[in-house]
Amino acid sequence: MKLSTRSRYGLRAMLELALAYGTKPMQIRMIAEKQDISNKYLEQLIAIMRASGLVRSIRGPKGGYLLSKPPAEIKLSEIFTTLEGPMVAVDCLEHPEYCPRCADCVTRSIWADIQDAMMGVLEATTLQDLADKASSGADSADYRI
Amino acid sequence: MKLSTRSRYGLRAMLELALAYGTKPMQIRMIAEKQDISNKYLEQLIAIMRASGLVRSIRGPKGGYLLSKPPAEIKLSEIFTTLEGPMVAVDCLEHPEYCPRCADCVTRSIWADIQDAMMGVLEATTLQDLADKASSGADSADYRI
DNA sequence: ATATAAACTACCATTGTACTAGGAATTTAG
DNA sequence: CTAAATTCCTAGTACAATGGTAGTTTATAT
Repeated sequence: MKLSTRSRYGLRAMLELALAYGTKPMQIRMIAEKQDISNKYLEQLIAIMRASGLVRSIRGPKGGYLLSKPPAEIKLSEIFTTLEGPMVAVDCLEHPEYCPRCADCVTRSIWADIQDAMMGVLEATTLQDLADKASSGADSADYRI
Repeated sequence: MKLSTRSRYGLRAMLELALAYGTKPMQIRMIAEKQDISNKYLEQLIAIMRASGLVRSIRGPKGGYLLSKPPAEIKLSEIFTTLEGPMVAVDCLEHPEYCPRCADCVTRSIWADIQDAMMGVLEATTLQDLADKASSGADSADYRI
């Protein structure tokens, strides 16, 4: 099981915006360069996050993107579910009617446990937490994967 | 993010074998019928688990499949990683050399946390645990998803 | 022998991933 | 007013994974 580039690139881009928060808008090109991500591809990922309201944009020269709220108010779970889709391991977690025996299905409860475990981590961490860690260690906002 | 049918079908098949453990071999057709899974597709999934040593097979009439060890000794993590591949959220968790800044990469540590959270659940549960739960509740080894 | 069942091999349609390409719309600076 | 910078939008594309189907071969209990 692998995370797609969507969440990986997306989180890195958001962290970049978090580090620039309160200064000036940051352009796609700048983010893509710093993070070594395809310009055009990142454009699409950010569009998804703009649609969900996580970031806002300013057009024209000197434009770019900004977090739409302070990093401390953005939980990683928001970013993750925006990019990766609703984090449901199996459909019957959301739609119990799909399966006549959901109530006492033992495999279902395992998938639910897994999902809760993952979301627990993502709910407990904000962009601010990441930004703090990143700026404490050298210039470590700089990674490849 | 979704689990593939591989782990879902696979776990259900293994649970079926766990419930039959100690009696007689169970045929693919029987499992597929009980669980409403495509016969031929399940054949492939079980082949993977046979290759990994989780089940053994007996050919010919009255043949079928058996768990190769008692259900209490089979952790869900074994089944999961067999079917879903090594559960690494991102490559640099396994290959730190991919990224020059792994040591202080803050996003990497998040993926590591998520992975640990998931594996925690899967490591803590055995097929026996599931079988116990399943046989306590009516005939609830019977689900669709 | 024969029927049963696994084992193996090959194919296929659909979807998702990770991009690339090109241009249109908007805004700022000069 | 114009030119440049930037976002916004739509489309296409190569590749791999997913979720199967189909047919043949091999082993074995009776």
